[in-house]
Amino acid sequence: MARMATLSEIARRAGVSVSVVSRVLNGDPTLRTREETRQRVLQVAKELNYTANYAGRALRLARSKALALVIPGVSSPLFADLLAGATEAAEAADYTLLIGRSDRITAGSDTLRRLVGEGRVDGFVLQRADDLSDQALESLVANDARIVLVTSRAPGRRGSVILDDVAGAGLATEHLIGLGHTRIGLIGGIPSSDIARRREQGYSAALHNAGLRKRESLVRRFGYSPEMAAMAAESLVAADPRPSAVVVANVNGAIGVLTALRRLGVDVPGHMSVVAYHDEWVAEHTWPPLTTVKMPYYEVGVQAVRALIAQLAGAPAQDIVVREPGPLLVERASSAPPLSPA
Amino acid sequence: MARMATLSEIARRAGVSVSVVSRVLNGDPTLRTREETRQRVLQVAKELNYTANYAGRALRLARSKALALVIPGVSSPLFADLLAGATEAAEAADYTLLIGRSDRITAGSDTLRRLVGEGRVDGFVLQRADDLSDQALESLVANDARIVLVTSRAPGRRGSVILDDVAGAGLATEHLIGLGHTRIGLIGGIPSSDIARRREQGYSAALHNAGLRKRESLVRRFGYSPEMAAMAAESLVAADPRPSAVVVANVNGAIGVLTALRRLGVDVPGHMSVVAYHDEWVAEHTWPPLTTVKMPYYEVGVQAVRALIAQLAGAPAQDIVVREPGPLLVERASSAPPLSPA
DNA sequence: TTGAAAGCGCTAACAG
DNA sequence: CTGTTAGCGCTTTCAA
Repeated sequence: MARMATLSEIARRAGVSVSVVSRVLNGDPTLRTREETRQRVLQVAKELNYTANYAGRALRLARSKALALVIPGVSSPLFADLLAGATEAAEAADYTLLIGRSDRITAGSDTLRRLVGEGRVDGFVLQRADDLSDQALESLVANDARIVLVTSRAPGRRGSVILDDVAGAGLATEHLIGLGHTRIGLIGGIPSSDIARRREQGYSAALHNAGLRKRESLVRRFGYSPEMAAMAAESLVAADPRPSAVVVANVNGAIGVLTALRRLGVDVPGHMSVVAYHDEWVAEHTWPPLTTVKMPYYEVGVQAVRALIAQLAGAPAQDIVVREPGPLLVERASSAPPLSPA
Repeated sequence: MARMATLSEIARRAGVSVSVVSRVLNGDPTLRTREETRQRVLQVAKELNYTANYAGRALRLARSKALALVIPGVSSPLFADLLAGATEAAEAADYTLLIGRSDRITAGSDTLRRLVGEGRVDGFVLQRADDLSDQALESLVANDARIVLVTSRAPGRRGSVILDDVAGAGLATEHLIGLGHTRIGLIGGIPSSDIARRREQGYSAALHNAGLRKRESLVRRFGYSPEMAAMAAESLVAADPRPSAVVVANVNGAIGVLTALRRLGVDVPGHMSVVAYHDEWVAEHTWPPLTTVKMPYYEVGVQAVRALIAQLAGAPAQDIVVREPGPLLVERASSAPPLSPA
């Protein structure tokens, strides 16, 4: 692939000026040109395999037409849907989507500033790592309007697109209630996270609606990693009374829970039912296969990109909750009625 | 974050010309400047929080100082290491690394050409999807020097960085041989893939070295997805004689194999031992936990980026095999001596 | 030791 | 209907 053709090259070959070429190629509606000229330009452009040089355009327009999606642990299967949605929406709007990792983004780092400072991207969609505090986030993004947060709410006036965590965690809990469980535990995220708080809220509400009491002794808030969730599970097994079922606020955590319960000889679902928040392909292959609640991550990706583009165009920041499609219960073998009805 | 400062702004405030600023900021060694001036420029730049506008520089230099890493299924945990290595190496060389997906890249698509055609990236590291043929690849990248393939060899003269698949698959096989197995099956990739061929070669060589016969009846070549590998496992269980152990040429496939064997009531490792090529965190949480061979993916990422940068600088394309660190056997519970010694 | 100026490829305002 | 031109921010040659 040799050097790419430039506008002036096309202009020369087509016997017109660069401005005509530019306007034809960009479909400028105010341009009144002879159809014949237009065709000739198009023809030459195709022959030369023309692609607009991005730097020239970016420099001129002072925007790059690129967006960054920055997430912790890019490689989690959980993000596949989010990514797909964002890619789709970006392409539809003729933006290029870059992917970055937020796990190494800490308060001190200026990776984000630099990305937009250098003009590489016009704005970004950010999913913060669970342990990134509001303060740290604030100092990172300052008053930049060119950002929308996903899954987590932002402090201050700034765009965000989140899942309906209350409904999702509620559905998981209701499923267990429907099976006849009354002592239902929660293995949740760390308390400082707004995500964790909403999921717990959904859990609490479901219990309440069913006339069940929420017991603080059945709630653990260690975090979403398999290791932390495993610890939480061990601790719940030792609780008195011991729960007959547990909702784990994250799939990866639930996988750790399964491992811990097996090690302790607690039969799933016989002695303990497990339902996880979020669905991913491994859930199908754990033992036993995990019952999960699938959340509309794809849609979050789509909406986030759209919201960001809208913000770039001057629209005010919005806080969006994705409710369509709703949470979906994926029943597998890790949940069943309690052995001895409570 | 307001508009970023420009060179001329700094020049004005520091009372010098833009060219001095540019050269000071870029540490031009040929520049002989009064230390005082230098300091003043640096000072002002810091105050204004200067970041070089990337489009201006790219336009001038005709290179973007950005590289793309294009892989199928960005969200596979398998790629986490590769990604980390590539990121590291790119940062070290002062390049920005963009991440793209290759799953939607087919022969017809011109995503790659466009990426470099537009000047967004100077070159890319590509991991092709397993089913992308040499021909399709060829038509995609033509004779472009701005590309390095990873894990797979390239047709023609083009850079590549691959794992030592022969050694890795060999180690997995030797482990089983060491446990006393003699009827060892292989669940491999599709035959058209060079990766699959090398892994099979490692398997064959290990058998041979141990004085064991390779039986075609114990080899399946359906592909690496959990579903395909599960089918292969079912077929192997029906084989006569049935293998007492199996090497699965990919972790994700191995997870599918475990599921299939459980469904068939074949005890692992009692009736069948399973060893997987590649290690990833879920391997720790399957049932039983998977014995795996961990390959130096991180190093592949590092080397690929370095090779690409070298190629961009005019070095001839190289074909590299990463042998350091070597394949590492991670013993978990899915492998054990055969119940009845063969 | 420093400055002036050209030009990378593009768009858009303005002039024919 | 089409062409000329300025200028986005940067690097670099050449001149002072």
